[in-house]
Amino acid sequence: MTRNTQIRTRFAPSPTGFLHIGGLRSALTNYLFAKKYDGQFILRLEDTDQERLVKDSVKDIIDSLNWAGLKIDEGVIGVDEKGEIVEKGEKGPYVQSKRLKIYQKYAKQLVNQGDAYYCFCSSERLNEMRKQQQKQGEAPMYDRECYKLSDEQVKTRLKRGQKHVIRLKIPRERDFGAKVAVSENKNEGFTSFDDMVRGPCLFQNKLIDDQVLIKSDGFPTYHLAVVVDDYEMEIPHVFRGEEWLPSTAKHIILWELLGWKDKMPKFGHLPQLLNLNGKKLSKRDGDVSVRDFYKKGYLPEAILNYIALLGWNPKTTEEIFSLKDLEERFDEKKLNKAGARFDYKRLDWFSNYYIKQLEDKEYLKILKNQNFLENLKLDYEKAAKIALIQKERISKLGDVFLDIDYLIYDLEKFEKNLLGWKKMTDDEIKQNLQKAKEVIEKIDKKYFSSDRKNLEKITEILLEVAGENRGEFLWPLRVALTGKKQSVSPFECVWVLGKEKSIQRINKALALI
RNA sequence: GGCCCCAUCGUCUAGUGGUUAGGACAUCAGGUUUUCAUCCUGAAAACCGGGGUUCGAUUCCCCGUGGGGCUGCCA
Repeated sequence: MTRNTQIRTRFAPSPTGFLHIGGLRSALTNYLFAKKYDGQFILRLEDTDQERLVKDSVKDIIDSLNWAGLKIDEGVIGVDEKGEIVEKGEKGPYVQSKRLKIYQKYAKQLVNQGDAYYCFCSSERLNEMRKQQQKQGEAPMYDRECYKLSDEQVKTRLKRGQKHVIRLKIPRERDFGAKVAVSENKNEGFTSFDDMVRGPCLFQNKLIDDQVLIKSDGFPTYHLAVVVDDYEMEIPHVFRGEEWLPSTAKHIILWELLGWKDKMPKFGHLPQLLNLNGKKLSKRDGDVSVRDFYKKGYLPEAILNYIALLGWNPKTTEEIFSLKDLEERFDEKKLNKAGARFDYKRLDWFSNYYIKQLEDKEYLKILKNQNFLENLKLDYEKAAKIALIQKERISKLGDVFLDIDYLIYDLEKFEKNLLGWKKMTDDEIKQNLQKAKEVIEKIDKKYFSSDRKNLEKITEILLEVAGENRGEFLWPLRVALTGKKQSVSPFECVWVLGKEKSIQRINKALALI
Protein backbone atom coordinates (compact mmCIF):
# COMPACT_ATOMS: atom_id res chain seq x y z
CA MET A 1 0.00 0.00 0.00
CA THR A 2 1.30 3.43 -0.80
CA ARG A 3 1.50 5.99 1.90
CA ASN A 4 -1.18 8.56 1.50
CA THR A 5 -0.75 11.53 3.79
CA GLN A 6 -3.77 13.19 2.29
CA ILE A 7 -6.28 10.96 3.99
CA ARG A 8 -7.01 12.21 7.47
CA THR A 9 -10.14 11.50 9.43
CA ARG A 10 -11.14 12.65 12.84
CA PHE A 11 -13.35 11.57 15.65
CA ALA A 12 -14.57 14.64 17.48
CA PRO A 13 -16.65 13.83 20.54
CA SER A 14 -17.68 16.34 23.13
CA PRO A 15 -16.48 15.31 26.57
CA THR A 16 -19.89 15.34 28.19
CA GLY A 17 -19.92 11.75 29.41
CA PHE A 18 -18.51 8.31 28.90
CA LEU A 19 -17.95 7.21 25.33
CA HIS A 20 -21.20 5.83 23.97
CA ILE A 21 -21.20 2.64 21.90
CA GLY A 22 -22.63 4.67 19.01
CA GLY A 23 -19.70 7.03 19.35
CA LEU A 24 -17.34 4.10 19.13
CA ARG A 25 -18.94 2.99 15.90
CA SER A 26 -18.60 6.46 14.47
CA ALA A 27 -14.94 6.49 15.56
CA LEU A 28 -14.45 3.04 14.04
CA THR A 29 -15.81 4.14 10.68
CA ASN A 30 -13.49 7.12 10.57
CA TYR A 31 -10.60 4.98 11.73
CA LEU A 32 -11.21 2.27 9.13
CA PHE A 33 -11.51 4.77 6.33
CA ALA A 34 -8.21 6.37 7.33
CA LYS A 35 -6.42 3.05 7.74
CA LYS A 36 -7.68 1.67 4.48
CA TYR A 37 -5.82 4.48 2.75
CA ASP A 38 -2.94 4.38 5.20
CA GLY A 39 -3.98 7.76 6.53
CA GLN A 40 -4.16 9.42 9.94
CA PHE A 41 -6.85 9.12 12.55
CA ILE A 42 -7.22 12.21 14.70
CA LEU A 43 -8.95 12.79 18.00
CA ARG A 44 -10.27 16.27 18.61
CA LEU A 45 -12.24 17.42 21.63
CA GLU A 46 -15.31 19.53 21.07
CA ASP A 47 -15.68 21.08 24.48
CA THR A 48 -17.42 24.27 23.53
CA ASP A 49 -20.37 23.73 25.81
CA GLN A 50 -18.90 24.67 29.14
CA GLU A 51 -22.01 23.72 31.04
CA ARG A 52 -22.16 20.12 29.99
CA LEU A 53 -18.52 19.19 30.51
CA VAL A 54 -17.94 16.06 32.55
CA LYS A 55 -14.66 15.88 34.37
CA ASP A 56 -13.46 12.35 33.66
CA SER A 57 -14.87 11.88 30.23
CA VAL A 58 -11.73 12.83 28.29
CA LYS A 59 -9.83 10.03 29.94
CA ASP A 60 -12.73 7.66 29.44
CA ILE A 61 -12.93 8.45 25.73
CA ILE A 62 -9.21 7.86 25.21
CA ASP A 63 -9.19 4.73 27.37
CA SER A 64 -12.15 3.34 25.48
CA LEU A 65 -10.58 4.02 22.10
CA ASN A 66 -7.32 2.41 23.24
CA TRP A 67 -9.14 -0.59 24.64
CA ALA A 68 -10.89 -1.08 21.34
CA GLY A 69 -7.54 -0.88 19.59
CA LEU A 70 -8.21 2.29 17.61
CA LYS A 71 -4.84 3.97 17.66
CA ILE A 72 -4.92 7.74 17.70
CA ASP A 73 -2.27 9.10 15.32
CA GLU A 74 -2.72 12.74 16.04
CA GLY A 75 -4.59 15.14 18.27
CA VAL A 76 -5.52 14.37 21.84
CA ILE A 77 -3.65 11.20 22.67
CA GLY A 78 -3.81 11.00 26.45
CA VAL A 79 -4.24 12.50 29.88
CA ASP A 80 -1.20 12.71 32.16
CA GLU A 81 -1.01 12.09 35.93
CA LYS A 82 -1.88 15.69 36.66
CA GLY A 83 -4.99 15.42 34.56
CA GLU A 84 -3.51 17.53 31.78
CA ILE A 85 -4.43 16.69 28.23
CA VAL A 86 -1.56 15.39 26.10
CA GLU A 87 -1.59 16.35 22.45
CA LYS A 88 0.43 15.32 19.45
CA GLY A 89 0.60 16.91 16.04
CA GLU A 90 1.34 20.10 14.15
CA LYS A 91 -2.16 21.36 13.65
CA GLY A 92 -3.24 21.86 17.24
CA PRO A 93 -4.38 22.69 19.68
CA TYR A 94 -6.85 19.84 19.26
CA VAL A 95 -9.06 20.97 22.09
CA GLN A 96 -11.58 23.54 21.01
CA SER A 97 -11.59 25.48 24.26
CA LYS A 98 -7.94 26.30 23.54
CA ARG A 99 -8.76 27.68 20.11
CA LEU A 100 -11.14 30.49 21.04
CA LYS A 101 -9.06 33.19 19.36
CA ILE A 102 -9.07 31.30 16.09
CA TYR A 103 -12.84 31.09 16.01
CA GLN A 104 -13.13 34.76 16.97
CA LYS A 105 -10.88 35.67 14.10
CA TYR A 106 -12.98 33.90 11.52
CA ALA A 107 -16.22 35.15 13.01
CA LYS A 108 -14.93 38.71 12.74
CA GLN A 109 -13.92 38.01 9.17
CA LEU A 110 -17.47 36.99 8.40
CA VAL A 111 -18.84 40.10 10.12
CA ASN A 112 -16.50 42.29 8.09
CA GLN A 113 -17.55 40.55 4.92
CA GLY A 114 -21.17 41.20 5.77
CA ASP A 115 -21.90 37.49 6.11
CA ALA A 116 -22.43 37.62 9.85
CA TYR A 117 -23.81 40.14 12.32
CA TYR A 118 -24.00 40.92 15.99
CA CYS A 119 -27.22 40.05 17.72
CA PHE A 120 -28.27 41.43 21.08
CA CYS A 121 -31.61 39.73 21.44
CA SER A 122 -32.49 38.26 24.80
CA SER A 123 -33.46 34.64 25.11
CA GLU A 124 -36.85 35.83 26.35
CA ARG A 125 -37.47 37.66 23.10
CA LEU A 126 -36.26 34.73 21.05
CA ASN A 127 -38.48 32.31 22.92
CA GLU A 128 -41.48 34.55 22.52
CA MET A 129 -40.74 35.01 18.83
CA ARG A 130 -40.48 31.28 18.25
CA LYS A 131 -43.67 30.65 20.13
CA GLN A 132 -45.53 33.08 17.89
CA GLN A 133 -44.04 31.56 14.76
CA GLN A 134 -45.00 28.05 15.82
CA LYS A 135 -48.50 29.24 16.55
CA GLN A 136 -48.82 30.59 13.03
CA GLY A 137 -47.51 27.38 11.57
CA GLU A 138 -44.23 28.90 10.50
CA ALA A 139 -40.80 27.43 10.87
CA PRO A 140 -39.19 29.02 13.93
CA MET A 141 -36.44 31.29 12.66
CA TYR A 142 -34.61 34.35 13.84
CA ASP A 143 -36.33 37.43 12.41
CA ARG A 144 -33.10 39.35 11.73
CA GLU A 145 -34.14 42.14 14.05
CA CYS A 146 -30.52 42.93 14.93
CA TYR A 147 -29.42 42.83 11.33
CA LYS A 148 -31.31 46.08 10.95
CA LEU A 149 -29.06 47.78 13.47
CA SER A 150 -26.76 50.44 12.05
CA ASP A 151 -22.99 50.16 12.46
CA GLU A 152 -23.19 52.99 14.96
CA GLN A 153 -25.82 51.27 17.04
CA VAL A 154 -23.82 48.08 17.10
CA LYS A 155 -20.71 49.96 18.09
CA THR A 156 -22.31 51.73 21.04
CA ARG A 157 -23.93 48.54 22.29
CA LEU A 158 -20.64 46.70 22.10
CA LYS A 159 -18.94 49.56 23.88
CA ARG A 160 -21.51 49.39 26.65
CA GLY A 161 -20.61 45.74 26.97
CA GLN A 162 -24.06 44.53 26.08
CA LYS A 163 -24.44 40.77 25.91
CA HIS A 164 -24.33 39.56 22.33
CA VAL A 165 -23.80 36.70 19.94
CA ILE A 166 -22.61 36.61 16.35
CA ARG A 167 -25.00 35.15 13.83
CA LEU A 168 -24.36 33.87 10.37
CA LYS A 169 -26.40 35.64 7.72
CA ILE A 170 -27.60 32.88 5.47
CA PRO A 171 -27.65 34.13 1.86
CA ARG A 172 -31.11 32.95 0.97
CA GLU A 173 -30.89 33.64 -2.75
CA ARG A 174 -27.57 32.03 -3.53
CA ASP A 175 -26.83 28.42 -4.36
CA PHE A 176 -24.15 26.57 -2.42
CA GLY A 177 -22.52 23.22 -2.62
CA ALA A 178 -21.79 20.67 -5.26
CA LYS A 179 -24.96 21.08 -7.34
CA VAL A 180 -25.38 17.33 -7.39
CA ALA A 181 -29.04 17.68 -6.65
CA VAL A 182 -30.65 20.49 -8.56
CA SER A 183 -34.00 22.06 -7.93
CA GLU A 184 -36.10 23.40 -10.80
CA ASN A 185 -36.92 26.47 -8.77
CA LYS A 186 -34.41 29.04 -9.92
CA ASN A 187 -35.78 31.87 -7.80
CA GLU A 188 -34.48 30.65 -4.50
CA GLY A 189 -31.14 29.45 -3.23
CA PHE A 190 -30.36 25.83 -2.50
CA THR A 191 -27.51 24.03 -0.83
CA SER A 192 -26.64 20.60 -2.06
CA PHE A 193 -23.97 18.00 -1.58
CA ASP A 194 -23.19 14.42 -2.41
CA ASP A 195 -23.26 12.45 0.81
CA MET A 196 -20.91 9.46 0.85
CA VAL A 197 -23.64 7.34 2.40
CA ARG A 198 -26.88 8.88 1.20
CA GLY A 199 -26.05 10.29 -2.17
CA PRO A 200 -27.38 13.65 -3.38
CA CYS A 201 -28.95 15.85 -0.69
CA LEU A 202 -30.70 19.16 -1.23
CA PHE A 203 -31.82 21.86 1.21
CA GLN A 204 -33.71 25.10 0.72
CA ASN A 205 -31.72 28.05 2.02
CA LYS A 206 -34.84 29.94 3.00
CA LEU A 207 -35.49 27.35 5.68
CA ILE A 208 -32.04 27.61 7.19
CA ASP A 209 -31.92 29.77 10.28
CA ASP A 210 -29.29 32.43 10.93
CA GLN A 211 -27.17 30.19 13.07
CA VAL A 212 -25.35 31.53 16.10
CA LEU A 213 -21.62 31.29 15.46
CA ILE A 214 -20.19 32.80 18.62
CA LYS A 215 -22.10 32.48 21.87
CA SER A 216 -22.35 35.24 24.42
CA ASP A 217 -19.67 33.58 26.53
CA GLY A 218 -17.26 33.96 23.63
CA PHE A 219 -17.23 30.26 22.79
CA PRO A 220 -18.07 29.16 19.29
CA THR A 221 -21.02 26.92 18.55
CA TYR A 222 -20.44 23.50 17.08
CA HIS A 223 -21.21 24.77 13.61
CA LEU A 224 -18.45 27.36 13.47
CA ALA A 225 -15.93 25.29 15.37
CA VAL A 226 -16.37 22.15 13.27
CA VAL A 227 -15.91 24.02 10.01
CA VAL A 228 -12.90 26.00 11.18
CA ASP A 229 -11.21 22.96 12.69
CA ASP A 230 -11.83 20.61 9.80
CA TYR A 231 -10.36 23.29 7.56
CA GLU A 232 -7.33 24.04 9.71
CA MET A 233 -6.68 20.41 10.50
CA GLU A 234 -7.09 19.49 6.85
CA ILE A 235 -9.75 16.85 7.12
CA PRO A 236 -10.97 15.78 3.69
CA HIS A 237 -13.49 13.15 4.79
CA VAL A 238 -16.00 13.36 7.59
CA PHE A 239 -18.12 10.46 8.85
CA ARG A 240 -20.55 11.43 11.56
CA GLY A 241 -23.99 10.50 12.89
CA GLU A 242 -27.03 11.18 10.77
CA GLU A 243 -28.32 13.69 13.30
CA TRP A 244 -25.92 16.10 11.56
CA LEU A 245 -27.47 15.72 8.15
CA PRO A 246 -29.73 18.80 8.34
CA SER A 247 -26.91 20.99 9.70
CA THR A 248 -24.59 20.03 6.89
CA ALA A 249 -26.15 22.70 4.69
CA LYS A 250 -25.13 25.34 7.23
CA HIS A 251 -21.64 23.96 7.30
CA ILE A 252 -21.32 24.01 3.55
CA ILE A 253 -22.47 27.62 3.43
CA LEU A 254 -19.84 28.47 6.04
CA TRP A 255 -17.12 26.68 4.08
CA GLU A 256 -17.96 28.74 1.03
CA LEU A 257 -18.40 32.08 2.78
CA LEU A 258 -15.04 31.63 4.45
CA GLY A 259 -13.55 31.09 1.03
CA TRP A 260 -12.58 27.48 1.51
CA LYS A 261 -14.84 25.82 -1.01
CA ASP A 262 -12.06 23.87 -2.71
CA LYS A 263 -10.99 22.38 0.63
CA MET A 264 -14.45 21.30 1.67
CA PRO A 265 -14.58 17.72 2.97
CA LYS A 266 -16.88 15.02 1.72
CA PHE A 267 -19.51 14.11 4.26
CA GLY A 268 -20.86 10.70 5.10
CA HIS A 269 -23.78 10.44 7.51
CA LEU A 270 -23.98 7.19 9.40
CA PRO A 271 -27.27 5.58 10.40
CA GLN A 272 -28.10 5.58 14.06
CA LEU A 273 -27.91 2.79 16.58
CA LEU A 274 -31.34 1.90 17.90
CA ASN A 275 -32.59 -0.17 20.77
CA LEU A 276 -34.77 -3.23 20.16
CA ASN A 277 -37.84 -1.01 20.06
CA GLY A 278 -36.38 0.97 17.20
CA LYS A 279 -35.73 4.05 19.32
CA LYS A 280 -32.42 5.81 19.57
CA LEU A 281 -30.11 3.79 21.82
CA SER A 282 -29.74 5.78 24.99
CA LYS A 283 -28.75 5.46 28.61
CA ARG A 284 -32.31 4.49 29.44
CA ASP A 285 -31.73 1.26 27.57
CA GLY A 286 -29.18 0.18 30.13
CA ASP A 287 -25.47 0.10 29.80
CA VAL A 288 -24.47 1.69 26.53
CA SER A 289 -21.09 3.18 27.24
CA VAL A 290 -18.00 1.39 26.02
CA ARG A 291 -16.82 1.27 29.61
CA ASP A 292 -19.97 -0.66 30.56
CA PHE A 293 -19.20 -3.33 27.99
CA TYR A 294 -15.65 -3.52 29.23
CA LYS A 295 -16.84 -3.87 32.81
CA LYS A 296 -19.15 -6.70 31.93
CA GLY A 297 -16.28 -8.53 30.32
CA TYR A 298 -16.97 -8.22 26.63
CA LEU A 299 -13.84 -8.54 24.53
CA PRO A 300 -12.97 -5.57 22.33
CA GLU A 301 -12.70 -7.90 19.33
CA ALA A 302 -16.32 -8.93 19.79
CA ILE A 303 -17.60 -5.39 20.23
CA LEU A 304 -15.70 -4.19 17.19
CA ASN A 305 -16.80 -7.10 15.02
CA TYR A 306 -20.40 -6.67 16.07
CA ILE A 307 -20.70 -2.92 15.66
CA ALA A 308 -18.76 -2.95 12.40
CA LEU A 309 -21.51 -5.15 10.99
CA LEU A 310 -24.20 -2.77 12.17
CA GLY A 311 -24.72 -0.63 9.12
CA TRP A 312 -21.93 -2.12 7.08
CA ASN A 313 -21.06 -5.49 5.65
CA PRO A 314 -18.73 -6.81 3.00
CA LYS A 315 -21.60 -8.07 0.81
CA THR A 316 -20.54 -11.65 1.35
CA THR A 317 -21.68 -14.17 3.96
CA GLU A 318 -18.57 -13.73 6.07
CA GLU A 319 -19.19 -12.75 9.66
CA ILE A 320 -15.93 -12.82 11.55
CA PHE A 321 -13.59 -9.87 11.13
CA SER A 322 -10.62 -8.75 13.13
CA LEU A 323 -9.75 -5.07 13.22
CA LYS A 324 -7.01 -5.83 10.70
CA ASP A 325 -9.51 -7.56 8.40
CA LEU A 326 -11.82 -4.60 8.69
CA GLU A 327 -9.05 -2.17 7.86
CA GLU A 328 -8.44 -4.04 4.64
CA ARG A 329 -12.01 -4.78 3.75
CA PHE A 330 -13.72 -1.56 4.71
CA ASP A 331 -15.49 0.17 1.87
CA GLU A 332 -17.51 3.31 2.46
CA LYS A 333 -19.68 2.46 -0.52
CA LYS A 334 -21.01 -0.50 1.43
CA LEU A 335 -22.31 1.61 4.28
CA ASN A 336 -26.04 1.23 4.89
CA LYS A 337 -28.59 3.98 5.23
CA ALA A 338 -31.09 2.49 7.63
CA GLY A 339 -30.74 2.62 11.39
CA ALA A 340 -29.68 -0.63 13.03
CA ARG A 341 -31.08 -2.11 16.19
CA PHE A 342 -28.63 -3.21 18.80
CA ASP A 343 -29.20 -6.87 19.61
CA TYR A 344 -27.39 -8.09 22.70
CA LYS A 345 -28.02 -11.73 21.81
CA ARG A 346 -26.08 -11.42 18.60
CA LEU A 347 -23.34 -9.51 20.39
CA ASP A 348 -23.19 -12.33 22.92
CA TRP A 349 -22.70 -14.85 20.17
CA PHE A 350 -19.72 -12.90 18.82
CA SER A 351 -18.42 -12.46 22.31
CA ASN A 352 -18.66 -16.18 23.09
CA TYR A 353 -16.92 -16.90 19.81
CA TYR A 354 -13.99 -14.64 20.63
CA ILE A 355 -13.70 -15.95 24.17
CA LYS A 356 -13.44 -19.49 22.80
CA GLN A 357 -10.77 -18.32 20.35
CA LEU A 358 -8.58 -17.11 23.20
CA GLU A 359 -5.61 -19.22 24.30
CA ASP A 360 -6.16 -20.46 27.86
CA LYS A 361 -3.20 -18.49 29.09
CA GLU A 362 -4.38 -15.28 27.51
CA TYR A 363 -7.92 -15.89 28.70
CA LEU A 364 -6.83 -16.32 32.29
CA LYS A 365 -4.58 -13.31 32.07
CA ILE A 366 -7.39 -11.06 30.93
CA LEU A 367 -9.69 -12.43 33.61
CA LYS A 368 -7.08 -11.80 36.25
CA ASN A 369 -6.24 -8.31 35.05
CA GLN A 370 -9.86 -7.30 35.14
CA ASN A 371 -10.33 -8.87 38.58
CA PHE A 372 -12.98 -11.25 37.36
CA LEU A 373 -11.33 -14.13 39.18
CA GLU A 374 -11.69 -12.54 42.56
CA ASN A 375 -13.97 -14.55 44.75
CA LEU A 376 -13.91 -14.70 48.52
CA LYS A 377 -14.42 -18.43 48.62
CA LEU A 378 -11.81 -19.37 46.02
CA ASP A 379 -8.07 -19.45 45.73
CA TYR A 380 -6.53 -18.66 42.34
CA GLU A 381 -6.01 -22.27 41.31
CA LYS A 382 -9.60 -23.20 41.85
CA ALA A 383 -10.91 -20.00 40.31
CA ALA A 384 -8.75 -20.64 37.26
CA LYS A 385 -10.09 -24.18 36.91
CA ILE A 386 -13.66 -22.95 37.04
CA ALA A 387 -12.84 -20.25 34.54
CA LEU A 388 -11.46 -22.80 32.12
CA ILE A 389 -14.57 -24.93 32.41
CA GLN A 390 -16.74 -21.90 31.81
CA LYS A 391 -14.79 -20.70 28.80
CA GLU A 392 -17.04 -22.23 26.20
CA ARG A 393 -20.20 -21.44 28.15
CA ILE A 394 -20.01 -17.72 28.77
CA SER A 395 -20.55 -14.77 26.51
CA LYS A 396 -18.83 -12.26 28.73
CA LEU A 397 -15.97 -12.61 31.14
CA GLY A 398 -18.02 -11.22 33.99
CA ASP A 399 -20.06 -14.41 33.88
CA VAL A 400 -17.21 -16.77 34.86
CA PHE A 401 -18.87 -17.76 38.09
CA LEU A 402 -22.41 -17.85 36.74
CA ASP A 403 -24.49 -20.97 37.43
CA ILE A 404 -21.74 -22.96 39.08
CA ASP A 405 -22.47 -22.26 42.75
CA TYR A 406 -22.21 -25.99 43.41
CA LEU A 407 -18.50 -25.82 42.68
CA ILE A 408 -17.98 -22.92 45.05
CA TYR A 409 -20.31 -23.43 47.98
CA ASP A 410 -21.28 -26.46 50.01
CA LEU A 411 -24.01 -28.53 48.53
CA GLU A 412 -27.58 -28.10 49.59
CA LYS A 413 -29.63 -31.17 50.35
CA PHE A 414 -30.92 -32.89 47.27
CA GLU A 415 -33.37 -35.66 46.48
CA LYS A 416 -31.90 -39.08 46.75
CA ASN A 417 -33.72 -40.29 43.65
CA LEU A 418 -31.77 -37.80 41.56
CA LEU A 419 -28.79 -40.09 41.95
CA GLY A 420 -30.16 -42.83 39.73
CA TRP A 421 -29.75 -42.80 36.00
CA LYS A 422 -32.71 -44.28 34.17
CA LYS A 423 -33.83 -47.32 36.23
CA MET A 424 -30.83 -47.90 38.43
CA THR A 425 -31.37 -49.69 41.71
CA ASP A 426 -29.99 -48.35 44.98
CA ASP A 427 -27.47 -51.14 44.95
CA GLU A 428 -26.20 -50.24 41.54
CA ILE A 429 -25.89 -46.59 42.49
CA LYS A 430 -24.00 -47.54 45.60
CA GLN A 431 -21.62 -49.80 43.74
CA ASN A 432 -20.86 -47.20 41.11
CA LEU A 433 -20.27 -44.43 43.63
CA GLN A 434 -18.05 -46.76 45.63
CA LYS A 435 -16.08 -47.54 42.52
CA ALA A 436 -15.73 -43.84 41.70
CA LYS A 437 -14.50 -43.15 45.19
CA GLU A 438 -11.79 -45.74 44.92
CA VAL A 439 -10.57 -44.41 41.61
CA ILE A 440 -10.55 -40.79 42.71
CA GLU A 441 -8.62 -41.70 45.82
CA LYS A 442 -5.91 -43.15 43.63
CA ILE A 443 -5.59 -40.17 41.29
CA ASP A 444 -2.23 -38.55 41.67
CA LYS A 445 -2.32 -35.16 43.45
CA LYS A 446 -0.41 -33.53 40.63
CA TYR A 447 -3.42 -33.88 38.35
CA PHE A 448 -5.41 -31.33 40.29
CA SER A 449 -3.51 -28.22 39.32
CA SER A 450 -5.10 -25.76 36.91
CA ASP A 451 -3.53 -27.00 33.70
CA ARG A 452 -6.20 -28.09 31.25
CA LYS A 453 -4.15 -31.18 30.43
CA ASN A 454 -4.94 -32.47 33.91
CA LEU A 455 -8.62 -32.34 33.16
CA GLU A 456 -7.99 -34.51 30.16
CA LYS A 457 -6.05 -36.95 32.31
CA ILE A 458 -8.78 -37.16 34.94
CA THR A 459 -11.36 -37.65 32.22
CA GLU A 460 -9.30 -40.44 30.78
CA ILE A 461 -8.95 -42.18 34.14
CA LEU A 462 -12.63 -41.99 34.98
CA LEU A 463 -13.74 -43.00 31.52
CA GLU A 464 -11.56 -46.06 31.66
CA VAL A 465 -13.21 -47.18 34.86
CA ALA A 466 -16.65 -46.41 33.49
CA GLY A 467 -16.11 -48.83 30.65
CA GLU A 468 -19.19 -49.68 28.65
CA ASN A 469 -21.82 -48.40 31.06
CA ARG A 470 -20.89 -44.77 31.11
CA GLY A 471 -24.28 -43.50 32.17
CA GLU A 472 -24.53 -45.76 35.17
CA PHE A 473 -21.15 -44.72 36.39
CA LEU A 474 -21.05 -41.06 35.44
CA TRP A 475 -24.57 -39.92 36.25
CA PRO A 476 -24.58 -40.87 39.94
CA LEU A 477 -21.09 -39.52 40.32
CA ARG A 478 -22.03 -36.22 38.74
CA VAL A 479 -25.15 -35.81 40.86
CA ALA A 480 -23.23 -36.74 44.00
CA LEU A 481 -20.73 -34.00 43.21
CA THR A 482 -23.22 -31.34 42.18
CA GLY A 483 -26.61 -32.21 43.59
CA LYS A 484 -28.02 -31.13 40.26
CA LYS A 485 -29.90 -32.63 37.39
CA GLN A 486 -27.92 -30.45 35.03
CA SER A 487 -24.37 -29.38 35.53
CA VAL A 488 -20.90 -29.49 34.09
CA SER A 489 -19.35 -32.93 33.63
CA PRO A 490 -18.23 -35.13 36.55
CA PHE A 491 -14.67 -34.95 35.23
CA GLU A 492 -14.72 -31.21 35.51
CA CYS A 493 -16.25 -31.41 38.97
CA VAL A 494 -13.61 -33.79 40.26
CA TRP A 495 -10.88 -31.66 38.79
CA VAL A 496 -12.18 -28.45 40.33
CA LEU A 497 -13.26 -29.83 43.69
CA GLY A 498 -10.09 -31.80 44.28
CA LYS A 499 -9.67 -35.21 45.76
CA GLU A 500 -10.74 -34.52 49.31
CA LYS A 501 -13.88 -32.58 48.58
CA SER A 502 -14.97 -34.97 45.86
CA ILE A 503 -14.73 -37.93 48.18
CA GLN A 504 -16.48 -36.02 50.91
CA ARG A 505 -19.41 -35.36 48.60
CA ILE A 506 -19.54 -38.92 47.40
CA ASN A 507 -19.66 -40.09 50.99
CA LYS A 508 -22.53 -37.75 51.70
CA ALA A 509 -24.39 -39.13 48.73
CA LEU A 510 -23.71 -42.68 49.83
CA ALA A 511 -25.17 -41.84 53.20
CA LEU A 512 -28.42 -40.86 51.50
CA ILE A 513 -28.96 -44.31 50.10
C1' G B 1 -46.43 22.21 12.59
C1' G B 2 -42.14 22.73 8.93
C1' C B 3 -37.81 20.44 6.68
C1' C B 4 -34.95 16.08 5.99
C1' C B 5 -33.66 10.79 6.20
C1' C B 6 -35.05 5.64 6.20
C1' A B 7 -38.04 0.86 5.12
C1' U B 8 -36.15 -7.52 2.95
C1' C B 9 -37.38 -13.17 8.21
C1' G B 10 -38.29 -11.31 15.50
C1' U B 11 -32.93 -8.95 14.90
C1' C B 12 -28.31 -7.79 11.73
C1' U B 13 -28.26 -8.20 6.62
C1' A B 14 -27.29 -10.29 1.01
C1' G B 15 -29.75 -10.00 -3.50
C1' U B 16 -32.42 -9.33 -8.41
C1' G B 17 -36.80 -6.14 -13.75
C1' G B 18 -38.12 -13.04 -14.22
C1' U B 19 -34.26 -16.36 -7.89
C1' U B 20 -36.80 -22.42 -4.50
C1' A B 21 -35.49 -14.30 -2.10
C1' G B 22 -29.29 -16.30 0.37
C1' G B 23 -26.40 -16.00 5.15
C1' A B 24 -25.86 -15.02 10.53
C1' C B 25 -28.09 -14.33 15.61
C1' A B 26 -32.38 -15.81 18.18
C1' U B 27 -36.36 -19.75 18.12
C1' C B 28 -37.90 -24.90 17.41
C1' A B 29 -36.75 -30.18 16.18
C1' G B 30 -33.21 -34.14 15.65
C1' G B 31 -28.14 -36.09 16.36
C1' U B 32 -23.46 -36.44 19.40
C1' U B 33 -22.86 -36.41 24.94
C1' U B 34 -24.16 -39.32 31.71
C1' U B 35 -27.01 -34.16 32.12
C1' C B 36 -26.00 -28.86 30.80
C1' A B 37 -22.97 -26.20 27.41
C1' U B 38 -20.13 -26.87 22.94
C1' C B 39 -20.46 -29.19 18.20
C1' C B 40 -23.28 -31.25 13.76
C1' U B 41 -27.94 -31.64 10.84
C1' G B 42 -32.64 -29.85 9.78
C1' A B 43 -37.24 -26.76 10.22
C1' A B 44 -40.20 -22.55 10.71
C1' A B 45 -39.55 -17.42 9.59
C1' A B 46 -39.27 -11.54 5.39
C1' C B 47 -39.66 -8.18 0.42
C1' C B 48 -44.97 -2.09 4.88
C1' G B 49 -49.66 -0.65 1.87
C1' G B 50 -51.82 1.50 -2.62
C1' G B 51 -51.21 3.25 -7.39
C1' G B 52 -48.38 3.51 -11.73
C1' U B 53 -44.11 2.06 -15.65
C1' U B 54 -43.57 -2.93 -17.67
C1' C B 55 -45.07 -8.98 -20.84
C1' G B 56 -43.45 -9.20 -15.71
C1' A B 57 -42.09 -5.75 -10.05
C1' U B 58 -39.36 -7.11 -3.77
C1' U B 59 -36.28 -4.33 -7.29
C1' C B 60 -37.78 1.74 -11.05
C1' C B 61 -41.40 6.17 -10.16
C1' C B 62 -45.39 8.57 -7.25
C1' C B 63 -48.58 8.71 -3.03
C1' G B 64 -49.64 6.90 1.68
C1' U B 65 -48.21 4.42 6.30
C1' G B 66 -44.67 3.51 9.89
C1' G B 67 -40.00 4.68 12.23
C1' G B 68 -36.06 8.16 12.99
C1' G B 69 -33.56 12.96 12.89
C1' C B 70 -33.36 18.30 12.82
C1' U B 71 -36.09 22.61 13.94
C1' G B 72 -31.20 25.70 20.88
C1' C B 73 -26.33 31.00 22.70
C1' C B 74 -26.39 21.32 23.04
C1' A B 75 -23.31 18.57 20.37
